[in-house]
Amino acid sequence: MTDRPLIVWFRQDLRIADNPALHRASRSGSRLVCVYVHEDDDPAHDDVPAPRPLGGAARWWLHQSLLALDGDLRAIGGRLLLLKGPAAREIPGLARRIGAGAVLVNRVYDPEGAARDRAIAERLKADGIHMAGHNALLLHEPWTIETKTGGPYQVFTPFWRAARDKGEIPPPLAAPDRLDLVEDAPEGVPLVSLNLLPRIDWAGGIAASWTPGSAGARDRLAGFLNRALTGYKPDRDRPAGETTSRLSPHLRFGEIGPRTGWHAVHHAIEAQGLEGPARASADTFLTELGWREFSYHLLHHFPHLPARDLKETLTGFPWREDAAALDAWQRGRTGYPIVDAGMRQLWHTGWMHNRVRMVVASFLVKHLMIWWKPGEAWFWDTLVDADPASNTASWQWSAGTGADAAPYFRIFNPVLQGERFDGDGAYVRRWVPELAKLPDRYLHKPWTAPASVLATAGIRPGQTYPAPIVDHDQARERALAGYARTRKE
DNA sequence: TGAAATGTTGGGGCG
DNA sequence: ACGCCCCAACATTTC
Repeated sequence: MTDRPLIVWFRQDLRIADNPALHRASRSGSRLVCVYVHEDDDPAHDDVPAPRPLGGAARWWLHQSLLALDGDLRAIGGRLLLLKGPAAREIPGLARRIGAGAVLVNRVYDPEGAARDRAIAERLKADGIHMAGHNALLLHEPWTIETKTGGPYQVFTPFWRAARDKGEIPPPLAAPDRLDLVEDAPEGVPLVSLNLLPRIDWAGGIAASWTPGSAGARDRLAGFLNRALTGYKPDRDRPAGETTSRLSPHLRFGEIGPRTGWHAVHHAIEAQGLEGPARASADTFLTELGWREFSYHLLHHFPHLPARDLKETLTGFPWREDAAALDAWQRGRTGYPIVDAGMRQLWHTGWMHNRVRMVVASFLVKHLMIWWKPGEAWFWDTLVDADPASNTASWQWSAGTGADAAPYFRIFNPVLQGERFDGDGAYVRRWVPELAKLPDRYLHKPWTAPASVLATAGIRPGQTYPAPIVDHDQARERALAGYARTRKE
């Protein structure tokens, strides 16, 4: 019970339920201010680093998510104060202005964000203000899991086994019933002034695909548990239809936490008595949460992960700079239907099915021999779930430089991947409609279709749909040759 | 959380 | 009946 007010500073935890910082503040008996600081447009400040600025699709999402959080807070007597500028200036400034006794946060784990938080904690401390950190984003914080020799894990399976051996995951915290706000808190800035929405409205397809905010996140989780959980293990690789949870952007912004998913899945296992393949499917879904944890583990212990190759196995590899090829990949005009479908789904909805992410990443890095960094940057700009840990860890995994990575010589054949996981062509027909009338047997390799079949389907190769920009067999040989040369040197 | 090349096996056609 | 070959099916190795 202190009479000095508290600041709850929201970052990657845009929710009121299972939010330890908010929970603690609401139970303190003190008045509080809930604040979000938008610092993307004023990065580093006084040598204090700032997290990587969000990409376009994520900015759109953030706008909607802040709106939703403000609504959720208002329903319990609160509101969200928005500030604009470097957090290293804004948070200490706010604390002084309201005479705060403490700042409560849920921790972030990207190196810049963590360094920023340490610097701000120091400044606050000089003013006699404590900054208290909690965990809202992860099942296990990165420093709590280590190998027998005390180091970080670099292979997923033992990492996940160790994580599961850590014991029970605490149940999610309830949302506060009621908040007592500081009465004379500053007004802050209006949401629109953050300029998060695009000037040209390209976000219609994204808006039609998603409901940002905690309520939308809970609906996604419930729908997934009801419809897709028990068949998840085999079905998750099929990109057509709702075979996955699609929770990634909600998790990325903390609209829902992994503890909630973890306990909901375990509840389903118990309540429905899942066993056999259904139980295996539930475990496979939990393993996907594990990969997210593993990514954060890697980012924390290897802070250069976003900047350079984790493993140096490909140092000296003859990467190509091919602006035309990169452009064809980004626009979904490579001539390989499963690749183009994925890239267009990404552009249109801000999201891509994970199986297809692996295929398009392999295609960029191996068929086109373009380094993973431009691919990662494109995903960062276009994905609503672009995550500082998962995005870089997954790109490095695909490229063969990451932890526990797919070896470089593991080259996806985009035709076989399409045929195996989109056999009826529902996914390709949805996102590459100019191929819709092609029979299944040619859909993933239109260049093999007889002229009469193409004509009937209304396809003019090179005009209505591009010819393949590289030949699979040749591209494969080229990549393997480059790899062999790298290894020899 | 690959694909392709290479190796092995065994059934069946056939002389 | 037997050996030979072909080749599908599966397994292993290699990239």
